[in-house]
Amino acid sequence: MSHGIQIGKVAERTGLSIDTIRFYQKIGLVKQPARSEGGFRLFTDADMKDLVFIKKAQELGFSLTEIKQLSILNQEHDHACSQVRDLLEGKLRDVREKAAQLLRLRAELDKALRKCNRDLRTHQRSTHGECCPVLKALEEDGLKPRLRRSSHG
Amino acid sequence: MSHGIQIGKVAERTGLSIDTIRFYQKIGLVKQPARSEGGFRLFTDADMKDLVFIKKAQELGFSLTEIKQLSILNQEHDHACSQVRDLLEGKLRDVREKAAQLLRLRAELDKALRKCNRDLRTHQRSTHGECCPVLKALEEDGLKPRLRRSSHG
DNA sequence: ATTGACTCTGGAGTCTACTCCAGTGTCTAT
DNA sequence: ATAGACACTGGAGTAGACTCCAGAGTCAAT
Repeated sequence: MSHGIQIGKVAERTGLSIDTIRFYQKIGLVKQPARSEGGFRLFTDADMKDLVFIKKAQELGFSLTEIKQLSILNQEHDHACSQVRDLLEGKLRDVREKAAQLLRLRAELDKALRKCNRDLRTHQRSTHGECCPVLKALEEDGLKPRLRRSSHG
Repeated sequence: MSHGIQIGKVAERTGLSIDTIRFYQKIGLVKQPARSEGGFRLFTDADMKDLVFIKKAQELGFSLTEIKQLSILNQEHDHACSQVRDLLEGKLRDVREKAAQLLRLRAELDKALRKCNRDLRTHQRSTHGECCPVLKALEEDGLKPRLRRSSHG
């Protein structure tokens, strides 16, 4: 048959799970794809591009609601009006802002990394565990709430 | 008293809610601040900086778990070892990747925006609603799942 | 001492974005 | 016709990140 790609392959190629793809369709984030006689979803390359777009936008910190806006704006339209333009401008401002923040963060991490390398060269410690408090802190079990026995009643 | 800033002011200045700030402390994302005699939290400027850092990192798509790592790596350390450096390098790679993606997205939005402006100049419609299908699509009620009556069994 | 604005705690509830499941159906090959 | 891999549905469950609440205490001013 294969007038289209089945959901399993799509999941494999996009890095999204099958459930996630179906979820995106259920909430209307991507359009319903074609179906086989028996009801199997059949995706096109364009459908896959949309899914990849969603994934990337998400990694950049956009919510699904925002992504819906982005992807609509990103499509080709026949008409445009000032409200659409305003929306686009708003998003663009967000994106610029984010890019600037990222560059700043990058610079800081860069600095930290260089310091780290300098320290390594001079101290010549390590290669095996047990070296610095930073690592221990990182290994402390994630973010579960720490319930302390109330020390204040 | 004011040997520190109370949580309400901190919330106001950082743009986080009071509950969110308490939540971050509960899960150990930021350290417990000083307290007044009566138990009120008293924040320093440094504490506020940490909170702002968290907020920004989050807007860039990092999870709280990742942010915890970032903020530890971002602190001053006396010691460093190769594992910390590796971790830093990994994060830095993430950040670079994100920045590149953002620039690409920006370019696309830029293009869309220019098209939009061109259309506006030539068509000279709009200023008031009712103009393009894009807007209508955007107004369709967000992302609630669309449950269709099953048309298949 | 009282008031009013603010803060405390633990715990329950909410929202987003999935993730898993059971029971059933499809597709391809044999 | 049967098997095995894959897909379908609706609905329940989960993780992360808050958000809200009740009942109680704090603090500064009067």
